[in-house]
Amino acid sequence: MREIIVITGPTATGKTALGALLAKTLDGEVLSADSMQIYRHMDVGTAKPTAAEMLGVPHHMIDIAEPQEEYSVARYINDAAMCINGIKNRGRQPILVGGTGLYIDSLLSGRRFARRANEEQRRKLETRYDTQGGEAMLRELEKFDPQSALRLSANDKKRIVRAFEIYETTGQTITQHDEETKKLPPRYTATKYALTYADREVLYKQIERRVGAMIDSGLEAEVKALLDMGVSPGSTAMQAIGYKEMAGAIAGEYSPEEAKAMITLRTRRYAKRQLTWLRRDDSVRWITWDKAPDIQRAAREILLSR
RNA sequence: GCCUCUGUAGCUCAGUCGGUAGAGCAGUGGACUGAAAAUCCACGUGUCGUUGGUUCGAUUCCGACCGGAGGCA
Repeated sequence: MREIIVITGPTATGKTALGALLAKTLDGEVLSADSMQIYRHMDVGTAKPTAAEMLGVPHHMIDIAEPQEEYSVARYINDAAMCINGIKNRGRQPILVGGTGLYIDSLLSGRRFARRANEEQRRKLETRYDTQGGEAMLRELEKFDPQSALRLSANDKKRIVRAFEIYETTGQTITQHDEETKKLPPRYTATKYALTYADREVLYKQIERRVGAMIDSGLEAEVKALLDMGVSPGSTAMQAIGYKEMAGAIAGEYSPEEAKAMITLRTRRYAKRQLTWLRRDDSVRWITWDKAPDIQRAAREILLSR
């Protein structure tokens, strides 16, 4: 069995270019691990690789859902697993490239996700949270799943609702569910490489530059088009950084300059969260840039280390 | 040149009737099991512009100086 090469790291570190180059040299195919590049019609804001950037190698898991759809981790691991099968059957090297840590880890680990409740059931739980408040729901949660109740903050609506949802639909607590899935054997063996800059300031400079470039390449028009297509501001796709802020500017809630500042700020924080996610993973091999990404050098290093 | 205001955390500012100070934003660390580019948690020492003076004690009062804003000429 061929092991998977993973290229990850925070935004604006050169993952796309490195992934494509490696795939080209190793006769491989790229499998994207990006929760927003999944959606069609969202190109400039997600920094989706262009045809030129793909270097002629096949890229999967990009443009596979409409922005009106609600994509999710669970769907990702199913879809991605099928892709990997295909790549392996063709005798080629799978290269997983992207910054969505949850997607990568879930895919590799073999983790399964408890079924989701139907729309109505979930809405009921959300309403309950809004009316009763988090504290009351935590006290309720404590009765059947004290561990989760202890772990969660009363403000964490999403996770509290999900804890109830799992219990109501499966009869199992989320704690039990997590314990069980932790025991599952990994689905694939992989080597993870994470790209980053030695200096946080340099990362932030790159982010600033990238946001500017996105706006210059027509981010506003792209967001307008999505809105015209009927993509609701509340949809998952519209939660993407760059999109929600631009939508607010288009709605006249603030100026385009303010939107740009918000996008930069939120991207910085996102990159920080990505680093936090990766740091706790002892298995990642870090590739560090001093000033700008050196894709050739990184590719050489990776190839030599195999 | 004179007068008034002003100089406190990276930024905007509050405050101390004299006992060495605190908010917002920014930033940092962490969590993360079907929205994850999402969601949530935690973290505030800084020559209180510089320098003299008064005082047991000054960031706080007084003087000078330096920087900023405005006004009068």
